[in-house]
Amino acid sequence: MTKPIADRKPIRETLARDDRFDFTLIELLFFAYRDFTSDPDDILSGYGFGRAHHRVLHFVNRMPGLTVAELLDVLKITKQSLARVLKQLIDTGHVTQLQGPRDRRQRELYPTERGRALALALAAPQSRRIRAALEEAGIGDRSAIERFLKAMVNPELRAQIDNLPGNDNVPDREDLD
Amino acid sequence: MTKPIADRKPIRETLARDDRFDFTLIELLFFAYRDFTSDPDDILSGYGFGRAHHRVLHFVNRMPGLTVAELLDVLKITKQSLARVLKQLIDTGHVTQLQGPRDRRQRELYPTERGRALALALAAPQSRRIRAALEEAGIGDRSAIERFLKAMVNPELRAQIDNLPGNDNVPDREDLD
DNA sequence: AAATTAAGTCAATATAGCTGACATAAATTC
DNA sequence: GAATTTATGTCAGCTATATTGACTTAATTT
Repeated sequence: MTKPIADRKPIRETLARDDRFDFTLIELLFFAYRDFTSDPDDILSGYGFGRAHHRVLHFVNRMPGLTVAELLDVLKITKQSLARVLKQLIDTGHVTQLQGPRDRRQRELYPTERGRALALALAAPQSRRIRAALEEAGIGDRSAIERFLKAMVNPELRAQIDNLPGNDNVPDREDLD
Repeated sequence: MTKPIADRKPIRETLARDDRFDFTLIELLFFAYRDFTSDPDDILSGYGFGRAHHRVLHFVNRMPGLTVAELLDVLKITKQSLARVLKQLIDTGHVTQLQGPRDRRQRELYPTERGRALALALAAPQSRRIRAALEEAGIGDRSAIERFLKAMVNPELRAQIDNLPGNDNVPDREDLD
């Protein structure tokens, strides 16, 4: 027996203004992120790559020599999900693997010349969009945007962000007091 | 013949600091959006729903009575992609369809009591996260965040955002001059 | 009456993720 | 030195979300 559906009466009222709900920022984050990712998506489709390739390529370029396990930890995906994408990037000569010097079980991941070039080509339109947005919005203090976005991240993951090159200059709020 | 791979030499240097590239904000947007969506994702999986259901449910609640075509235009997906998700939401009594009063070909979409409740349950943790982030980051002027995010959206889509209830109070920069 | 439009449906395909199981080699522990 | 653990890789199968293209039905517009 299928569960009977309680009540199909349509609600005609929009969501009431309510301090508990921030629909404005919820929607702005959705629209902003969608368009933000559309720039690289268009470039990637020309290579037969998708957003997953972009993320791998980005972090391999930002943290050259990181191991497979470290990459999985940053991306929060499974080994099997990474496998296909990483294999394609290696086969197309965008990423190279080197045996770990200390621990020979590890595979250190490095970008090649080609991988570096593609990573920059993908970052360029995103950076242009960000720069234009900061200007258009008349943002004087860009650190406010950085602090807000960082505070949106789960606290236990914020250390990871700090460890990326050039990012340890964005202290959390409590560090300021 | 497979194309020879130019050069597999590993690049060991991280990306140099460069004014043309804004890696900090690119990464913050990635991490912030990922965690921002993880809250509703956890709730949705209990219903057998995914992020696609969330988006439909959200906009049906924000714009009760919108037509299928209008919804497709907001989400920028195809009719076929919407079909499965919308059918599930209707079958589970979260959304109802009414024949359009003017044009009887149209189907106006409304949330039910149940659909309204779920939409609010999904918006709650996201709103809490946003509120906490604004506070932690010490954002005095939240309109700066709103202006930045809005300026990240493709210009031709910004009108859509303004048409959502309660959102026409975030003027673009040029409207201020 | 003919053409267009709104919505729905069928089929096939692609991408990106998942779980579970298992293999190999290297490092660590007993 | 043997046993265990760890890092990586791989196989098979599954799910969710999206795509394109083709077609139907009903209602509206020309």
